[in-house]
Amino acid sequence: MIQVDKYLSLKQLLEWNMAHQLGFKQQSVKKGTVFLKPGQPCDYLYLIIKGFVRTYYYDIDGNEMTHIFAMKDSITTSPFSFLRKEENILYLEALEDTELILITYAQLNNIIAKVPGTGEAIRSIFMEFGMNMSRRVMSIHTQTAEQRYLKLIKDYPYIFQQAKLSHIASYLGITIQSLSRIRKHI
Amino acid sequence: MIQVDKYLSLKQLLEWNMAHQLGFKQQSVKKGTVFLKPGQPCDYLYLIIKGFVRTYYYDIDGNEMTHIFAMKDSITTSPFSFLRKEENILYLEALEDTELILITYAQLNNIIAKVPGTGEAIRSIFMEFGMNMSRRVMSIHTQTAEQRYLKLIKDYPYIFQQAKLSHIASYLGITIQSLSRIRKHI
DNA sequence: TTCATTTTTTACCATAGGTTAAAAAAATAC
DNA sequence: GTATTTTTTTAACCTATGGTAAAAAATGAA
Repeated sequence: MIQVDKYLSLKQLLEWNMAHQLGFKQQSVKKGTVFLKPGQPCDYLYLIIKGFVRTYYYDIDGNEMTHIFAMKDSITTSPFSFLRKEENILYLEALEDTELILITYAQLNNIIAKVPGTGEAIRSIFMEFGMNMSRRVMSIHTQTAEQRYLKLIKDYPYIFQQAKLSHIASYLGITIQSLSRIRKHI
Repeated sequence: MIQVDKYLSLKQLLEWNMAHQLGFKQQSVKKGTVFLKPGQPCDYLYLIIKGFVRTYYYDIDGNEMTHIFAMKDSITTSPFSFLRKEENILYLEALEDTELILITYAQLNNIIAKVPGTGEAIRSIFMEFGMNMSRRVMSIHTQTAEQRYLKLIKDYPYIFQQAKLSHIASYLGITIQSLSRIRKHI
């Protein structure tokens, strides 16, 4: 979960959007809607001003795997597609009614060029993403599924209000049956 | 493995260092030397101009866990410490005689301010880190240890010339016994 | 070379988590 | 409210990987 507000005031960002005519688009997405699919290039960095978004993909055996959860005041995107123009493999799905601000790569560079200090903030946001993923690799390698489950509840109880257990299981890298077993055991 | 040359010419970087008096330090590290330890803050982004570096840490049970390998023309650092000034928990160890260029956070910002275009290159390098880690989470969740082992040999045969099997096992998130079993099976 | 140390392999049993299948519970539609 | 569909739980069995211990192989020192 990459909290944008830590590095960049959302309010500020919207003001710059007006002042510098950066032209960010906005999008409302109903609960349950998949607003990005594999095949479609991901042209935007999505800023979630309201709602909750799940990123998932299908593995080689056809299992749906949850990769990332992102909530209000966070950003989300399909990094491989948005940043590297690689073929998009991710689904982005709103798990509740969601309001998004859409920022293109050009607009991102534009704001960095025009507004001093934003370059470092954007860099910070991307670094945060890397560090989150890095921590996740560490936790998979050093903790049991049960420990990771307990930490997820503790750190992000909100996820449990919105996501299905099948989403959480695949996020943790286990089956729903295993998750059910863990929950029973607690 | 974050190939710097993809985004930023190493030669260029050293020329700018001279031209703009950025004052990058250099360091030679003998094979087997740990040049950063937990407790010591990580003040540098390390640019590996020659050699091979392993990043590791100890888990709660005292197991040594390899987190990252980095080779010639790559960067490495302790991200939590270098970028966020959090307590450093990582060891950086040279697995062969290694030559490093040391870049402080201030120097990084300095070069971004002075040399047009470097801001985006640095951003790209950090993004690459996040995407590598993101791919790693996916591969852990969708592939068996054997598949990940085979992919590692295929993509980075060089690692197998320098690292011990215990390093590779903990990088893959398995025990040396399991790795041995997998190797026997192939 | 020989001895000592480190690394890797092997073997045996234990266990977390996967697989398949079915039942129970919850959510949604009619 | 009842019926239908989706989600979650339960259960029995299976498999990959972990833990412990010891042997074998490789490396390094004298």
